[in-house]
Amino acid sequence: MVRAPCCEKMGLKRGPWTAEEDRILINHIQLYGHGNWRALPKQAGLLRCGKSCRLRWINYLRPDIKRGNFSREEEDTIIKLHEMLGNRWSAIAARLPGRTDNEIKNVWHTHLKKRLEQNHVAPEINGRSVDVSRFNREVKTDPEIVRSSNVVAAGCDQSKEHRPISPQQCSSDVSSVSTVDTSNDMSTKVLESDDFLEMDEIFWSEVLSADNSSMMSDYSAISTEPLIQFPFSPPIIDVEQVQATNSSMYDGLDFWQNLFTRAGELPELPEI
DNA sequence: AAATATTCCAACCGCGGCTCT
DNA sequence: CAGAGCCGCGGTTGGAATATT
Repeated sequence: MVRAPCCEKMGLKRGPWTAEEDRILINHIQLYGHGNWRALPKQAGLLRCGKSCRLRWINYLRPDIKRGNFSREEEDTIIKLHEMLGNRWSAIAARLPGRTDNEIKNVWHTHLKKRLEQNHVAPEINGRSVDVSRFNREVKTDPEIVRSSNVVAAGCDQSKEHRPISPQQCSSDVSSVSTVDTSNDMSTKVLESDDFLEMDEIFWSEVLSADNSSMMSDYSAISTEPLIQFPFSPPIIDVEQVQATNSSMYDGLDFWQNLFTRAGELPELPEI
């Protein structure tokens, strides 16, 4: 079989997405769903290949994506699952609601693999162990955390000037090192590590369906499978806001609740 | 302050598998 | 049943941001 190239190089755009492209994609999927990725760009009027649209939606624009840094619990879950599943990132992502396989893959390669390789002794904040690299990047730059935490970590020089932090760091929660109790936060719920070895696929499917149902009840207006369907007129998406990943509004439910409670007029879209 | 190195992550690529005809 | 087309996955990369010298 002769495989057609994923993207015809001629005329199709590559590289970073613009706010306008995001807006078009979001509006199109809100209205028509994403039944056929290959046909979607043409229908939506995007000069992108279907694959690129799918990736952008799944990894960035999807409403149920959880933004921000991974919590310590999530990282531990990834490590455990990786022991069990290997590089099956999508399978691992399925166990971590709101996280994408790409994101998990990235965090594995950038943090977790190194952590395991080094097998270093982690410093502690308020009795919780903290990854050194993340500690240096995040905690040391946050005056509030440094001030409010009982820092016992080696290498934390509080006298050092706080560095400006990146937009990503600005947008990130610091749950892996914060002193805030997140035990009641459903969005950060992960399973106890001791349970993992005994779990089979049936177990997981049951657990996940329960998790997903609770999670999706928060997004009661949104049904993601098999097509995105909205029982109301979707508002215009403020893509500038969506793209402003350094805005705390974008982190999780609050952003989308705010977004979908706004009234708006839909832009004209090409006929399908 | 400038140059260089390192980190991080969004996006791309190619393959395998599934579904449809 | 076989071929064609599409989707999803995992590996890889480019370049911006940040850290170090």
